[in-house]
Amino acid sequence: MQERPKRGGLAAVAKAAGVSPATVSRAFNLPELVNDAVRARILAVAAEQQYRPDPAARALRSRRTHMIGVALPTLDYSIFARLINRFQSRFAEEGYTTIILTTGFDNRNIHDSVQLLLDRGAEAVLLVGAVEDAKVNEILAETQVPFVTTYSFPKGSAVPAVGFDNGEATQAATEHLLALGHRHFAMIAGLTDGNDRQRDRIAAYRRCLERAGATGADRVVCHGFDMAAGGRALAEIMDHYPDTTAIVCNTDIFAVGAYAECRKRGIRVPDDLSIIGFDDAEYAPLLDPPLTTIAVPADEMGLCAAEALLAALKSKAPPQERCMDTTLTLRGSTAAPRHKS
Amino acid sequence: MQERPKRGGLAAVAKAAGVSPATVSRAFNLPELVNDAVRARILAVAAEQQYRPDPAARALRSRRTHMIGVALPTLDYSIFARLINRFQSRFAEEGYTTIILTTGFDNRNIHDSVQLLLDRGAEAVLLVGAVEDAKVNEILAETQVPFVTTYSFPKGSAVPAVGFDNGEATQAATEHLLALGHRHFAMIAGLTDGNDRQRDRIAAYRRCLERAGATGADRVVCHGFDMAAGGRALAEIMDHYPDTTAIVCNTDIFAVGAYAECRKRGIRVPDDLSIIGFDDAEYAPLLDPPLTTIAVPADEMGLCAAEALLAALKSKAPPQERCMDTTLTLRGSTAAPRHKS
DNA sequence: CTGAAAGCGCTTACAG
DNA sequence: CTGAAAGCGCTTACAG
Repeated sequence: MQERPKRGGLAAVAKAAGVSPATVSRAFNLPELVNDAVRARILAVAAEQQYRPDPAARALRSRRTHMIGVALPTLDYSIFARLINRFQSRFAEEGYTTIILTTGFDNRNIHDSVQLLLDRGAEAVLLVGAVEDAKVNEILAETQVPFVTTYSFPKGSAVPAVGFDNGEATQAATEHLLALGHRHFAMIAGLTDGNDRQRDRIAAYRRCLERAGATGADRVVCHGFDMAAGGRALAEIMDHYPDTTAIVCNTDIFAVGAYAECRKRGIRVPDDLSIIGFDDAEYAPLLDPPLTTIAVPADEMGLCAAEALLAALKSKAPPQERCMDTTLTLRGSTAAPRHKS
Repeated sequence: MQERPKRGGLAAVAKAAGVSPATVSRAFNLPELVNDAVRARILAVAAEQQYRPDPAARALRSRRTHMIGVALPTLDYSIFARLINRFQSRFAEEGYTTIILTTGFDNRNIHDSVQLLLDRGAEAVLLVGAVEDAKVNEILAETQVPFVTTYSFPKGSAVPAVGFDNGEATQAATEHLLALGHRHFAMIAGLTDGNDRQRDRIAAYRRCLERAGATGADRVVCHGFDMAAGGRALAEIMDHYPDTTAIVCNTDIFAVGAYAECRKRGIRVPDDLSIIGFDDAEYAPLLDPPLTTIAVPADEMGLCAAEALLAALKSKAPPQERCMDTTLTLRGSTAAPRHKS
């Protein structure tokens, strides 16, 4: 007959090991307080019984849930998936479980999501972009839970950031095109409502063009957040501003749609039109032509955001901010304009 | 002075409403047992105090965590992200929180992930593909927790499936190419270790070719699971089997890499080489040429898997299986071969 | 329809 | 280094 170890709670382990429940608890949570031999015996019994501490009981008594909350725009952007992967695995190493909520791109209405994360017991929270929901700022002021935001680096925000300067990134892209000789620009952007990344990129784009006296500061087009939106935006741009020779896309996702629309219209990239992306998605170097884009340190941000929150959890101090660099990655989709105007 | 509502537990609500804690609990969880007027009063007080039930206490006492576990190969495949999005939002409607773990594509070693989900209190679990980990099957036999697997439809599995027949899907793709007149095939596949989807697709591909007397049953190449792997696989295929005119990719992700490698080599799609994908990713119709692929009902599977688990949770019966259809979606990347051999 | 009482499975002062 | 006791915040028989 197969001797299957019987499962039981901490009390069962205590009894079998001939110690008190308190000692079993300590053997796991405060091992340095327990005699080595006793501890070894407890661990052996626990393993034999396949003892699993009940997270609910542990959380109730210790007031620590070991849960981390994340509110993301979407999991459908692989750049966020990568970031979260790193973030989550770092926390997993420390015994934390991550719960993820998707909220869309508008940060003016993330209150319910944040509240839900907190209601579920999140001990720390990761957000994306500047918080623009007054109700969330109220929560922030009242709670001890450390928050970090990523993917942007808002000045003077209530939420510490582990991100990068979106304006600087777009500036590098726009100046690259300017340096190539482009004078007629357009931008394919996402919605700016409750989205500081988009606003920062648009503002930087406009600033560069105005400083250079180039055309296109007002040619900022948005048709949504997916690939098809990029195609529709390209269509609108070429219909309204056929003199455009350079397009700044606020994500590589838009660039994919834009490429397809160019093909449909017989527009050659980069001969007729230079296109630049954002994020350096996996497919960026594989497009035809390979996409010039801005490489964003997604893995590093995920890891670093986790470290910042972990440290805050230990020290009870606010999380440490960190501003990372992006890299303008030149590939084949940008070139000097053929016809100077 | 701003009158801020003071937070408190259930006991505080009970006192303020002049009822017992039990009645407050019932007002939320068993409303039909509480007098309407009393209940209204309790709800008003609770709202004023911003009462939030403690999930740990609730879980400990009721033995219900309201957590659902998911173990996925990766979040980086947008098809899984979509599936999980739907799955999660359906459960959220019912007050459940979803916790997601990524495990890679090899199902022979998911035991630790599944155990972790269970240890965290998952009341139901979603998996991808056939379970090939004996230790997981042991867990399955011992636990009452309902499991569902998705994305494949294994026969006689211990885990009920809400998925589709991968062999049938690949058969449709291969027969399409055969009907166009192709005789020399290759397949770009993922690793088959612990991955029934890959094995089913490869088997179907081979069966079709053998039945038709076409070449390529042994030309199944794998270089990993990302886009670059698709490119390397294409290179290997064309280096070793230059007569190949048709390639079946086991994900659109491989097709992106294959397209890029074709361009590099001056191979024209579909004139020189027909390529067919799997999954119908967002970019499939936007590639050049648009990718013929197999559309998979990701949203529907996510929703349906959630429903199956929800029903199982209520009825205590095993989850209901469901086999869905895929759709061979013809676009521009497949055509008759130029040179019959 | 409501309340008093017990208890879910742990952790943590407190005492030794 | 260890144990006895209390208690985290709820829910749930049980009794009325």
